[in-house]
Amino acid sequence: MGNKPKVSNAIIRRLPRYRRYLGYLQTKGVKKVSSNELSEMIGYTASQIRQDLNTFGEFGQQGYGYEVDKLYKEINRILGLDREYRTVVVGVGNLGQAITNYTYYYKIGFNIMGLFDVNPKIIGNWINDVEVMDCSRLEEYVRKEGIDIGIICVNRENAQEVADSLIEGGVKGIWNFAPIDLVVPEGVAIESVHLSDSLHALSFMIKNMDPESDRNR
Amino acid sequence: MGNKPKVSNAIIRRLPRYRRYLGYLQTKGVKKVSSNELSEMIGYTASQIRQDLNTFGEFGQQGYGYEVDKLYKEINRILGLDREYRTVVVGVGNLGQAITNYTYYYKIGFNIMGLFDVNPKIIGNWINDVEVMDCSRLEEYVRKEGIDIGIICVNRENAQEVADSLIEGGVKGIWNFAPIDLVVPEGVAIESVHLSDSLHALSFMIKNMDPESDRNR
DNA sequence: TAGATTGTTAATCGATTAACAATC
DNA sequence: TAGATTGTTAATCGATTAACAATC
Repeated sequence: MGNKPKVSNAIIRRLPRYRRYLGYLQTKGVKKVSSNELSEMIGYTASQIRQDLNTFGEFGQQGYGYEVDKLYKEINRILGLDREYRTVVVGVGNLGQAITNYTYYYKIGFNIMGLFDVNPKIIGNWINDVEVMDCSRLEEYVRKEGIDIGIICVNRENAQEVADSLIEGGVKGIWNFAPIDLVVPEGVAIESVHLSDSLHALSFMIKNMDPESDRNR
Repeated sequence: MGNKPKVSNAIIRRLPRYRRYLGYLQTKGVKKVSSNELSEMIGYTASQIRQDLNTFGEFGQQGYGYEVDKLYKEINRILGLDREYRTVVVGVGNLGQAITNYTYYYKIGFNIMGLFDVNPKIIGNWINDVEVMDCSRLEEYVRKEGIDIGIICVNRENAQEVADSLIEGGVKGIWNFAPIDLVVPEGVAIESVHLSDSLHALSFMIKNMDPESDRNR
């Protein structure tokens, strides 16, 4: 029961981008937008944009286009941003703190309930009204507090262990910043931000930049 | 002259991953690996791995496999990691500092030469032996110091302006953390890390997780 | 109504996988 | 030599684009 449409990864990656541009249009006070106008802004073909949106429903009006406010709301709903999430950050080093502040600053439903670390020097500290707790309490805390998402900012060596605790505690998803591909059971969503991979891809692109386009200088 | 093979983005994204696993094998002292063994570890098909590698050359030996050390070196070379890069970080807030420390810690050829900000309170500060300078000096500094890569950690509103200065100064690539799609001329490589997009994709995945796999509990 | 633009099907393109000959 | 595994071509699959009928 429940036929899975199974949305492709390519589409999943484009959805937040649609959201970003629609949010921008909204702040500009734009009321209506066509797939062609979106195409010009975002860079995807109008055809692809219509295909993507129609994966989830009929949000437009023939001969008119899409209402910006409505489409923005729909995409938020599709992305699951019409609710709040309870999160914890594990590993409160530079990156962990940056992510904590970042999430705090751009807060749109991802609430950091707890911070965890193994370093006794920072356990007990408070960051943005949240206390840093001992990692040994992680699983219990996640379970008791009904945490939805664990954010992993520990080093590679400890990342899988932390993930296991989070999963045991019952998180539904993990946002991973450790440079390792975590193993998670079915039913747990995993999204990794591999910063060094990203930097290495940039390095590749620099090296393989078309030298032709470089000519005028 | 110079027929462009034009490596697909899909391959570019896999290369750093190959590197990561080969590095891991190397630390384990493994000398030899086959495409099948790699497949099991990384999760790509053996066929794809061989295809990918053969885009750049013949690195293996029939009937034997690949020498780990050699392949690791080759991939480093392909990625352009056989040289050093001079970088600057613009925007020394939480994220900028985290990236600075991160890059400093995992230093493998990406040297941060200068830090820039507009906030008078932190201009003049030193982080990891690098001084925070005024953004007004950015373009001049980039040109004089021959900076290769600019790392943008400012907010969305100022990101394009910073990018323009970096490009005017002559950077070859930009690593962008601002939540905006920067416009850059041909010949300048751009790699963006859209943290909120990543988080939103995670949210989507959590929402659309196969409920079947959830059944046993 | 005529013009515009969506929703959707069909065609194309590119990326992945399978197969196997080459060869170590 | 026989067995193994690459390099590479051919087949398949999936994603993107084009086209157009539906309809506002």
